[in-house]
Amino acid sequence: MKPENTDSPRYQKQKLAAIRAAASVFSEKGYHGASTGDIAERLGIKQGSLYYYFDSKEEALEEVCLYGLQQYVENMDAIADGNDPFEARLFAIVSNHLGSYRTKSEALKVHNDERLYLPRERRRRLKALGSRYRQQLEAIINDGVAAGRVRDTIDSHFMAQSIIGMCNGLGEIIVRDADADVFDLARKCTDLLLQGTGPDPRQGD
Amino acid sequence: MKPENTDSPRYQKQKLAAIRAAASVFSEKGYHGASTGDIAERLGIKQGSLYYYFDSKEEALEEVCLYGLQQYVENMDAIADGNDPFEARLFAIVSNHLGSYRTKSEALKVHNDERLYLPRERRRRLKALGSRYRQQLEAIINDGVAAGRVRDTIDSHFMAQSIIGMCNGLGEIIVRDADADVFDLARKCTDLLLQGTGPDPRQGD
DNA sequence: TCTAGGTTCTATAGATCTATAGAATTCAGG
DNA sequence: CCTGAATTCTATAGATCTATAGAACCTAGA
Repeated sequence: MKPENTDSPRYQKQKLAAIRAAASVFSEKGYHGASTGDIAERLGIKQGSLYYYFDSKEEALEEVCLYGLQQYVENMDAIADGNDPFEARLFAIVSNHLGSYRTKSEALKVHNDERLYLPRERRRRLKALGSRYRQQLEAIINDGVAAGRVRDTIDSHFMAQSIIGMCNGLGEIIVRDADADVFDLARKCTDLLLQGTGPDPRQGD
Repeated sequence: MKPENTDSPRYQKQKLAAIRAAASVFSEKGYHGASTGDIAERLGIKQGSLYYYFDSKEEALEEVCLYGLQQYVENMDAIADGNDPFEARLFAIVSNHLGSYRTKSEALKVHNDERLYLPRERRRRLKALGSRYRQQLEAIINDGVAAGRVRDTIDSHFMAQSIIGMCNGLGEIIVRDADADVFDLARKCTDLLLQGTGPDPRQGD
């Protein structure tokens, strides 16, 4: 039977648990490799009962991706709205990205790796969130150029993709190694992006 | 029927075609999302006939991953064995990585995204190749530090992961946009890694 | 042309897996 | 404790998908 009143606290709570269970299973086995039975088992209910919370396996994937992306994008909104100098914003961006890998690693990984298996229509909302994120990132880079904090030979599209890729790569360290220090990684990453590998030009630091 | 003489040129040729077809289908639909029927269809034979070339779907995945990694790792061997200065080696590493996305994008993408679905035993050879790659990359970074070309505050493990992540991120541009200039991207990427985003410290460049 | 071996095809057993329907159970409010 | 509604369970239809067996077809060399 389908639920009538999806607003009840009990339903909401169990639905959130279902999304988390799906995130966990999808991140482990991949969307196609995971079965609805796996998800139900992790949640502690039977396979058929899962359809009380999702209309289809596909919808479950969509909700997991949205769940993973939401906070991540909202944090970027806050960073973009703020007035911090470029360097501080970059650190905040990297921290947000890496921090999300710690707190919501599974759902975010699912978004990164599995969202392409969603049909066009279901991907629309995700795409909107993703584009918003990317545009704000590029705008921040362009602001940095305008303020003279970033070389004007830097292409913001290329740069945005580089930052995202680097953070995703470092995300693997965070996911693999539970002891990895996210703050320290974010600092190193920001330093590398700002100064590169070259020896510090300020002699005798 | 299983083949008796796998050395004949005809068999070898069709087997290579089978690996390429599998790479193409796996990269598009993912390992679990792709069926052996899909692979056979792309190759122009019937589903059952595919088992003349692979013992199992799993073996097909293993061969695709190996196919994607081989050249990539061999090129790194050559770079590590050479005597070029750090900056030139870094450019070569990035070029090799990004170039592989153009020439063998499908098999390399499959290795990146799907190899974890292989059981332990089958992953061994892949792991060996991957570790070799990573160790050589870290050694090159450490050489750079020793030669004074790289700040000694740079952690080579962190740095290696950053480079790989960044290249994988840029790989998406290359795969998505057939017109993207790999050489130009490699140059920008190397510049960013070497100098960072900061304004050129050499005034009036 | 004939033949033997190499390659592909057809057909299918057996094991999934998704989604649905209706029964059974649990829970909250009176 | 009773009752109606919310939640979960059982059972299953129908659609996959992998891997195998043996027949059919093709090709190269004598």
